[in-house]
Amino acid sequence: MALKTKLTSLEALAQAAECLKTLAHPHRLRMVQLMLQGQYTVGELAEACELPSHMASEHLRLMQRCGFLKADKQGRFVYYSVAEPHLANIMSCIESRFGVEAVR
Amino acid sequence: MALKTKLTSLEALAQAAECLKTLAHPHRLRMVQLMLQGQYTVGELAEACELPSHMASEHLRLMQRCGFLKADKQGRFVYYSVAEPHLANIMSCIESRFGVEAVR
DNA sequence: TTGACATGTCGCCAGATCCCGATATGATGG
DNA sequence: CCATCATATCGGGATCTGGCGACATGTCAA
Repeated sequence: MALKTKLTSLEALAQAAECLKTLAHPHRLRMVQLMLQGQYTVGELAEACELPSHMASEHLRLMQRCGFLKADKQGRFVYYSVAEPHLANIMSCIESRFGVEAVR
Repeated sequence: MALKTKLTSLEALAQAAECLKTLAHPHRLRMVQLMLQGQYTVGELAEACELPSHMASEHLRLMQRCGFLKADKQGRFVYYSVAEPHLANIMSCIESRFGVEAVR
């Protein structure tokens, strides 16, 4: 296969792998799926994932660290939402392969 | 945010997370990037990633297990190529965010 | 058959990740 | 000020992963 192959550097791919690893968690995927529709507080996201809120907070911190999310503090609530537009594209791949089931 | 939210079940998201985790590795990403342009042998992919070939073989086995790849054995060579069409879409997200640098 | 080569498998170990209880910070209402 | 609530951080223990040497399998050519 001797096409001229345009490759991404291994260093850049290592960064990309970090981001994918961050996304690769069922609770974090659900949080992203929700936040693609608007902003949510830590507590709301925790409830949707059936998690204690301090664990939701940690997941959100990880996703914020690689640039996926932005946080908006209002009083004692913090509203998180999606900052990385590519996430919508990736989530739609996942939904088309694994399905969108419940409507509630 | 009280939209009617269509969610993917946590079980399905757990499967999706498994797949993403499998993809989330710099050498595996490079292999996918190559295989999106055609089929390659284990040794060719190993060389492109600067890996011993038995380790490339293991990466390929993991990716085959979650349905990303198909293998075509010809004599003592095994040609791997991409079987999951969504990978092209995900790689193009990664390339648009992290760049496509070298042309060689 | 014998040797060289391509690929695949096994087991080990250091390091990373996940889950969670405990605790901290910071804002609000009384 | 004080209690409460929302969020964030810390530390540890169980579990998983990555990398790798050693070995196994399978194919070809002579």
